[in-house]
Amino acid sequence: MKKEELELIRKNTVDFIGADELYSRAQEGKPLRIKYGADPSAPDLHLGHYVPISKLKQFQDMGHTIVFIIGDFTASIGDPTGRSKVRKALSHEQIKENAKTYFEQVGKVLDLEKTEIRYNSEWSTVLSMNELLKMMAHFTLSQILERDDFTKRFSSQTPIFLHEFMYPLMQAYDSVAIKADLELGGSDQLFNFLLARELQIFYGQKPQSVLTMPLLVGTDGVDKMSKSLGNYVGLTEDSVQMFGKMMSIPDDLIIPYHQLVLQTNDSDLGEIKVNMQQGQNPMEFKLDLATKITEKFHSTEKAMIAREHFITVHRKKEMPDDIPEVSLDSPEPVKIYEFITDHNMAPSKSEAKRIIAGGGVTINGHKVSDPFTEVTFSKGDIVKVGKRKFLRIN
RNA sequence: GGACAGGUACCCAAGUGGUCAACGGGAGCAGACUGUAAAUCUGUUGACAGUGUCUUCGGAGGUUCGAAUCCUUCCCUGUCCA
Repeated sequence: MKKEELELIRKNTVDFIGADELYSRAQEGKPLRIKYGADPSAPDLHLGHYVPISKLKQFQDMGHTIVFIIGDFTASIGDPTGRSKVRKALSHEQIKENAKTYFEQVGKVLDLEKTEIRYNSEWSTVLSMNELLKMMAHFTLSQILERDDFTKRFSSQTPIFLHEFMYPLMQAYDSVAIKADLELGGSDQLFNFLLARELQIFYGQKPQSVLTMPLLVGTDGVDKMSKSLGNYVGLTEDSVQMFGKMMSIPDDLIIPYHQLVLQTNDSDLGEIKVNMQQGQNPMEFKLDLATKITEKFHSTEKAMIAREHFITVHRKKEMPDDIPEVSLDSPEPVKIYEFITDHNMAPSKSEAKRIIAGGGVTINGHKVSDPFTEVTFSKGDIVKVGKRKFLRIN
């Protein structure tokens, strides 16, 4: 490893503990073992996952070994990280299935041929009670409780179950089992990673170095990107959808997304900042960002189409070209609210009525505000529900 | 084992016999506006029915003309004592 490489690695990270040790260890010439733990409960990877995975890619390109750990054992416990509530445990079939989809997505970034994939049940299930107790004897309750999410839960008087205390320990033991030289992940994992260092020392290993990445804030601009909060942009998401979601981020997220997802270089980044400060419309930069991100995960063409679509529909408020079509069943008049629910443009009839009454439905551009209006559709009619749902009668 | 507090809609949280499909906030959805699906403001947010019916306040029973609210019992959580 060269000095420049170390600097490249350090870029856009939060913590890099044991950087010097890692550097000297790399000088021995053997590929480093880089640990990355994956939670198989969420097979939909999003841009937030992409941040650490792209860092892994850097290591892989330098010739180091990525050890990808599927936490099948720990998933059956439930990781309390960042959770205010207990996680549901998963069945084995679910985990298997999830892991499969997981790697289909990771494979787009990493070279899986060169990646070592391990399941932590391999060593965790055979761990004896004896051994476990020995490990437990090295940590105190307050050490574990120190962890931010436990502290929060504890002080807000929400339940913390005993098995949850074991989670950081099990995860730390993974590092021992695979003899990790470095562990990489989101900054919320720092505590677990540091615990692993102590455990490795206990087992007579050199402690792993720790590298944490910033957490990408989700499209709501408040919380970290997560599937359960619904503020995520999926890696495999449809290009139009992806583009649209990118446009919905608050303006001050433009820079972080550039840094973390596109890894835009400093001079370009500086230029964007300056231009925005000088009053250039952030919307232009967001369009650019959305285009580049869509391009990255799809293709240039698809990104351009998505961009056009967005501009026509949202900026010019015109019809998009590709409207879903439905054939006219009968020439009989139908009640508008029933029509909307029948064609899945509203989740329930009550909801359809609310949207109509609120002025959210138009037929050929004319607002229909009485839900009980009887409409006789003819070929070419266009029904619009809300901002994004269109239907053409054929 | 004992004492006490609590479990309400997607989340937080008010409500202690009728006026409760349930205050308020968040989130969602829609409208207006705009520079974008940003921000702000307004409306709306159980289901079905052309306006009344059904389901909902941890579960199951009960009292009552009537229950989220009272009683019994069970389940769950927190705090303190042991």
